Amino acid sequence: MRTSLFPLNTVKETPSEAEIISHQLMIRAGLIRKLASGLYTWLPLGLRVLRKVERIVRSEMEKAGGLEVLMPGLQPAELWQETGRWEQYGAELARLKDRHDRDFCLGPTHEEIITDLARHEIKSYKQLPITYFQIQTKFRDEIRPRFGVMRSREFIMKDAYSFHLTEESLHNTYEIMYATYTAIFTHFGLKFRAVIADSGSIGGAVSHEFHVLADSGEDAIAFSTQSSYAANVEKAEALMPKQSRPAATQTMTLIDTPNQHSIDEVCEFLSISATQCVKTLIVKGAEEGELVALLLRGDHELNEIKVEKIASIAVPLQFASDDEIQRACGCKAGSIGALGLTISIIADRSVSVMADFVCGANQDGKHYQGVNWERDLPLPTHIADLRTVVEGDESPDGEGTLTIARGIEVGHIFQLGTKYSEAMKAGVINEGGKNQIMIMGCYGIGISRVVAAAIEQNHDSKGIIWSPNLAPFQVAICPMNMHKSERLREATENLYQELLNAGIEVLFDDRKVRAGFMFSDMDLIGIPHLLVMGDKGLDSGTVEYKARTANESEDIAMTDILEFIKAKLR
RNA sequence: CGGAGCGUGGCGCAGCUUGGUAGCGCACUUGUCUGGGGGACAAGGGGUCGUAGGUUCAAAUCCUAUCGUUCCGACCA
Repeated sequence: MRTSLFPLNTVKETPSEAEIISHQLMIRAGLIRKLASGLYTWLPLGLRVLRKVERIVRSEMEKAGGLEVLMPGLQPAELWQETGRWEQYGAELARLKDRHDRDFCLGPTHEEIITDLARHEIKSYKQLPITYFQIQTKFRDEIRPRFGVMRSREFIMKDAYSFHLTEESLHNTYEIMYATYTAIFTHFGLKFRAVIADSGSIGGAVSHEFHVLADSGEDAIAFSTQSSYAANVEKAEALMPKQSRPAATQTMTLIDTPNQHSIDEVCEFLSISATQCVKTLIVKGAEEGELVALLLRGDHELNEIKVEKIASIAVPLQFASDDEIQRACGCKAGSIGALGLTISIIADRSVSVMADFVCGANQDGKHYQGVNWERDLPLPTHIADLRTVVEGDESPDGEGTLTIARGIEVGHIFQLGTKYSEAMKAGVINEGGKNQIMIMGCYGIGISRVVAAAIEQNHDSKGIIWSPNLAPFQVAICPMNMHKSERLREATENLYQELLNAGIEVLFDDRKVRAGFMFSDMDLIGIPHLLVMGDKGLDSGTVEYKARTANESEDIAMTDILEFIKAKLR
């Protein structure tokens, strides 16, 4: 392709609306343009990348035995009413009426549609298992679309659905999909992690999320340094510390801590570390009017998801008001402590092994120092995992310690069970001649989000750095002042044709622009390999080669250039 | 849904407080020079100032409404 026929639409200025790097670069590099909030047009360059993502996904899904279908984006309300999601889904489901006043929605996902298809098309257990997939536009009326195509209202997704007679069959396909996803993300050339999405409530639905690792990712992921364990930070279990509680060495003393409320302030004031403090949070209990005290180590963070799973705590989690704290503890929020509380107490596991700690005294402006369990107050009977894991915690599977990285969720695989097939009566005739409800799995990949995530993970100050399999073009040819040298034009045209004939995706910059302008454009749009042609090179029979990620270029003999590039692309 | 900000050539913005000739940078067109990391100079084209009302001799500027958009929060996972 020639730039004279393929406008690059790059821009120098960073658009003010783009908050994250990938969004900025996608606009600057001319991949997308915004039409309205959460709606984007893919320009030719961006579409090439999008298609590459699709191609890899499609090819691997087919290898895994998936059958491609294409379902409508516009969906009748009746199917959604059958599963109850017409009511449940909320405003995110874009609803509309047709000219006959019938209800429809723009599909945010296709469980209902595929289940309807399956109940009509699959009659016998002999046709199972079967996996359908499609690559198609989804619509979710996000309250607040942001970050460009990262969270847009309209986006492209690969969604797949499998149907089974038995749980074993579902597990088998789930394993195949896990392997397929691993292959897909490996082909993308991205650093990724499969993350346990539901922390193994036994017998419950198994689910994995696939995250592309990037510092700017929205989700924090905890993964083991030694095993394949990986989980969303909020869901990773914080184990009971292995080391037992040290013996008490200090006597308990009441000390004045005027106007020291937060853990940071108290630590600063007393010159101690936050790990020596116990913070006490008062939340509402499940019973009306009841309060519960939660004890955490000063440097740890309360994990709302975990706390809400405790039966005696109100859902959703609510903190006590200042008045309620005053009544229950006799002090303001900054001075609460475990000593002498009459309300029930739940201690985090790590709190239970603390000794000589500092906590509030339930008197304004006072704390206790040198507090010890069982000597100064009884160890709470209710000890639970209340906190979010931190870097260095033991891995929940017992192997290694946890490292924390940030990730962007780009895929999920999920064992659905019979939620939809039951509601929609999607059954087959089994071996015994009886009707049996099918078991389902579903598997999604955010195609458009992958493009943004790839940029988020791989870029530098000059622009995008595409991995080889996602790059819109493999090679860029930039001739220097071609308009002034007929022999250079000839040589460049010849090289261009040679590369094209070899099946290489090459972008020939035949614009009459200055060298720096070309280089900046090619760096911005992230072409992996750059060939620079000039009269000087012609004299010495060489072409300059520079990788996108390299700082220096090298001269390659003109006669070797095709083989050289082919080797680079292998 | 609550709060806040912003709508001025294609893009990014100034002008608005204190009403009186529509401005800048980038991009675009033409020419000359330049020619290896987003060049210089010159000339040029392009704007009913989001929309609708109102106040005024006069509104981009003040007032009201409305639409769009962005950010924060809530909601949703």
